[in-house]
Order: sequence, then C-alpha cells, then structure tokens
Amino acid sequence: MDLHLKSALNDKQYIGASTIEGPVLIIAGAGSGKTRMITYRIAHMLEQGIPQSHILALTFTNKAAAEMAERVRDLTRAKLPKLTTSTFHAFGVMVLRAEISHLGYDNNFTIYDQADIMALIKNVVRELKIPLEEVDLYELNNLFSSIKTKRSVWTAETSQYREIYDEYLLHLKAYNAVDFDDLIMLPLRLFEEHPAVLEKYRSRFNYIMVDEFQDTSHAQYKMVLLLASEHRNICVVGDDDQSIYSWRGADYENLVNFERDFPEVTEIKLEQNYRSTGNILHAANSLIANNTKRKKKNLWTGTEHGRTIVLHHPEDDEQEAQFICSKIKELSFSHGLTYVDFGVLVRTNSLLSTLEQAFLQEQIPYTVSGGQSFFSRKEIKDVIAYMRLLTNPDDNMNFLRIINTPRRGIGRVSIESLRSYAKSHHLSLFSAVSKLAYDMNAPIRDRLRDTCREFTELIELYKSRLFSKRDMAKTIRNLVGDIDYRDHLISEHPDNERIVQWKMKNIEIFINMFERWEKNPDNLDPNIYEYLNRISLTTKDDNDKETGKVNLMTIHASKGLEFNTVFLAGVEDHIIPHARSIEEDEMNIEEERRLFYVAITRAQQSLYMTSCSQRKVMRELIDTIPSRFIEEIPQELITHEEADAESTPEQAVDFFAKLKAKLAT
DNA sequence: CGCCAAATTATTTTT
DNA sequence: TAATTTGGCG
Repeated sequence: MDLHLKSALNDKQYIGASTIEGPVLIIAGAGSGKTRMITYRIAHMLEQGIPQSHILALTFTNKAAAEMAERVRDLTRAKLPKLTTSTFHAFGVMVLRAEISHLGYDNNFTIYDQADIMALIKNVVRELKIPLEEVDLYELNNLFSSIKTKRSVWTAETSQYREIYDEYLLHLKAYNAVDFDDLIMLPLRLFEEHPAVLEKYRSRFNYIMVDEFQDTSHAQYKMVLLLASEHRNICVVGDDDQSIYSWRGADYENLVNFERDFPEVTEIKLEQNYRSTGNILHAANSLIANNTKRKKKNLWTGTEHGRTIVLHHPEDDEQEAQFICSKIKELSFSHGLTYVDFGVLVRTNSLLSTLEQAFLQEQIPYTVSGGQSFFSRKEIKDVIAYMRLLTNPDDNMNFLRIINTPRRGIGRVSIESLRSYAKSHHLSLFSAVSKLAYDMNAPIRDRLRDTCREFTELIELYKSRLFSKRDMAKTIRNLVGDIDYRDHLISEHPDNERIVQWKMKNIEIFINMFERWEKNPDNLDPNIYEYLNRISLTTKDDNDKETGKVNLMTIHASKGLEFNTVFLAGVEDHIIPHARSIEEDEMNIEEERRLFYVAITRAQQSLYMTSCSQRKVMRELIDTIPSRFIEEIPQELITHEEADAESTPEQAVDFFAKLKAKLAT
C-alpha cells in the first residue's frame, strides 16, 4: 500500500488525515472532500500498523457506513473483516449482543421498530382500560422516546402518561425486547455501571472517528466520550449547517462540548468545495447566511460559475413528475449523462409516490431510498414475526401478530382468555399456549385447546428444524408453505389475484435475500439472531445494487451523497419549510433552511427546482405557493423555465433524432 | 365467539 | 387511497 497522502489531499485534509494521535475536530463544509479525507485517514492508520480491529468509525446511516468501508477497502485493497464501520445503533446492537445479559435480558432479544412500538403502546393503553381516543399514540411514542433519552423530564402536563410509560417499559423487558433508544441507552448504561465492560471496549477501540458529528445526540456523545476519554484518539467531523436531525435529539452544540472536553484538540476547517459549480455554491451560501445560530464559514470553490439554477412552475404534482422525467430523458442524451447521475429529492415521503408512478410509466429505472421499508410490508412483517417468535418465545407482540395469521379461529375473546391465563401463571403468551395445550383442567374450550396444541407443535417443529439444519432459508420457505400463507392472502384479497401474486413474490424475494446472506462465504457467523437484528436497522435489500438507476429520496436520506444533476421537487411553502415543523416551533425555520441547504449542496453541475401551483394532498387539490426560501437565493442565479416544452411535436421529433444518433454511435 | 363489511382515519424527517 | 377498527350478523 502506498498512499501518497500529501499529493492526494489538500493541506488541510492532509492534517486531518495524518493527525491520528490525540483529539481532532474537523469542521467540514458541504462538498469539501470530507469522506475522502476520512477514507484516507483510516487507510493511513492501517498503513501505520494500527490493527483494523482497533479502529471504530461511527456514522448515522447504513449507506454511509457501507460506503466508508468500501472506499477504505478500495484504497487499501484489503478485505478488512475486523474493521468496525457502523452506525451508532448497529454498534449498540453489537455491544448488546455480547453484554446484554449483565442487564438481565437474554441475548436473543428482539428489536422493535417504530411500528412495533406503536402497537405495543396501543396494547398497554388498552390493558390499562384507557379509551384510545383519549391519547395520541404518535405523541406518546415521541414523549417516551424523549423521556428515555433524557431529552425531557416529566412535567405537570405529561405526568398523566407516566403509568403508561412504566407499563410500557415492563412489557418491553418481559418480552425480552428493546426499542431503538435502548440501542444507545443500554450500552451507555453498561459502560457506566459495569467498568469491566467499558474497559473491554475502551482497550479494544483505541482509535475512534465520528462522521456527521453535528447529528449526535447527548447520549451518543456521552457514549463516545466514555470510550475515548482515556486514550483520547478521537476524531470528529461535522458541519453545523448540515444538522437536520434535532427532532430526534441531535445537538450540534456537541461541537462546542467537544472543544470543552478535549481542550488539547487540533481544529481544522475544510472550506474549499470540490463538488458544486460556483452558482450552486453561491446560492447555498446566500441561503444559509440567513441562519443566525451558526459558525461562520466561508465556503469557496475554484471552479466555474456553471449553469444557472432552473426553477419550473408546473400546474400540479403530475406535471411536475412529468417535467422531471422528460428532463432526465433529455439531459441523458444532450449531456451524455446516465441515470445514476440524477438525484430527485423531496421533503416528505408522501411526495415520492406521484414521482414513482411517472417513472414507472416513462420506463425510467429508479430506486427509492428511505421511505417505506421493504421489511415493513405487511407480508414480510408476518414472516419476520414467525422468525422472531421462533428465536424469542417471550416476544408477545410478534406472537399476537401471527397467532391468528392465517386464521386459526382465535379472536378477541380467545386472546383475552389466553392473556388472563398467561398473567395468572406469569407466563409469556406462547408459553401459556404450550401449557394450555396439554392442561386438561384449564378453563377453556376444547376447540381452543386443539388450536393451541396445533400451534405449539408447529412452532416447536420449526424451532428444532431452524436450529438443527443448515438451511435456514429453506426451513422458512417450508414454513410459509406449511401455514398456507398464500390461501391466507387470497382470503384477505378475495378479488385481487394480482396483489396476492405480488405479495408472494415479495416473500420469495425476502427469503432469497436471507438465503444469500446465510450462504455468503464472507459471512463468518450466519446466525438467525444476527440477521433479524440486522434487518431491524435497515430499510433496504442491500443486495440490490443501485446501478444505472435514478435515485429518488427524501432530503434527509440524501445527506452525504452527491449527484451531477439534482431535481428538488415540491419547493413550496408548507412543504419546505414544512407546515408542521413551523407550527411546532417558529425556531424550526432554521432547521428547515439547513435542510434546503443540504438539498442544494447535493448538486455538482445542475440544479432544478419545481414548485407547483396545485398539489393533490390525500384526496383533494390544494393551492400552493412557492417556498419562501426561493427568495433567499440571489435572483440572478435563477432561470424561470416555462411550460413543458418537451411535449411539442417538434421536440419529440428532435428527441427521437437524438436518440437515433446516439444509438448509431 | 369469530368474521365480514362498512366506517374511519391518517401523512415530517429516521435509526 | 389503503389499511385498520368497529358493530352487527350468522
């Protein structure tokens, strides 16, 4: 390995990459080659003989973590199986898998996602006999999260929900389940209460790096602090202008905290932008200058002004999608771009569906990142629920999900009697069912007992198969066949053959994914617990290589990425800045602005923005007005492009002429 | 006691 | 629009 650090990096990046001992704080503006610097830094460490297993690099998204690892591997041409690059949450899972028994959980714990949590809270509310319409489950979820992570404390207003919260915690523990916040808070507790555990991870990870540091929460920062305070080899990289996760506890003040906790810090500012044209950067700088609470930065570029930013005003969201599709087709011919060069960004997931439909219709290949996860489709969740119950019999939530899916004739009343039986015997629901199946004195009907026996036998059979046989995927495939899941789907969708086909196909895709993972020779320990944990933290099939496709995503999901050409759709007031965000707190306007800033700075060469005059929201058409942020961009940088020229016959002819020419070469 | 069909309600961002 | 909940029927 021969890195040539000095010629590969600029002076500032060089300092960042080569200062591997002691604390380093890097303020890295958008597009300043931050990822490049981090990659070189890790490669450099390896070159200096630091073992890969001693390095810990933390980020916020799986995508960023995977990309970092890949780039280091490319640079070093080594496999690096022991290099830990992961998200905070995945790191938490790793710690918990090894140490959670210190806290009285079993290490086959289940991770509940937000949907699971909502369902659990709903159950608890019902159990406490509180009418459902008296509580807002979504708000309870938020409240509980901020209580757990110590972002807020009980107040006169919220303390009425304390009973629900306590009950919620008891349920989680009893089900041997953890929520996303636990993935940070429990490791933190382990580190604080079990010095031997802390020592173990401290001495293993001698070199720690945190990317997107402005998005760390206090708890996450505390975790890093505990790990690094002794060896002090800690490098954090961030940009306060790109802090877009304050709603889940991110606090860019951690940049200041870091300076306080590591006074001997080496500070570096990366201000040269290598990504965008002068115009795009100028627009971004002007916009973000409107924020009051920020570190002054002077982001500059040596490149040309480039094209102006195009602003288009379609009638409605369908025309907007149409405009984007035809622009993509047009540009891929006239500018020699391919589909991967395009990113289409939106503020909210709901804006994605109209776009998706248009892309399908226009036959433009695309992938959606973020948004509704593949794993949260109903049919997939059902299969996962079976897998979870097989691995963790205490998991009542997943038990409830599948006990009557497919229909086994266990309805509300039967479940109630199972519940009371379980409660009086201090058993989980599944254990209660297995006991009831053979308990002739239990006060239940014969039919219910028969069903219990059948269900117990089914689960026990597959449990033994799953843990004795090599081929876990095949076992799951057989299970899906055994329970006649297809018939279940048919009865759920009586006159919709297509949807049944589609859902069965999804299950097959899921099981194939599992199989590929299980049989991957690079996978050192293919065990089902790892797989289930893994998919709780990801939204996407990571085998799905996004080659040759247009990227559609939310602005949040786009952080850390870049595209030759960016389309920013729905640049309307109430969407960005989002109405609910402003409603919540006037001050949120600054975070919305940062979001807009992140979106703009994803673009390398061209930026298109669209702002509709009307938009379909749910059922009805709503009149909309352009985003106030457009006025914060110097108007000379913007060209207003009028109505859809691509649909004129002349243009069509021209388009096909170009297509022909292209095909001829 | 379970099941079906009509009624209802939900949409900010994510690990 | 689609999934989930509720009320009445078999």
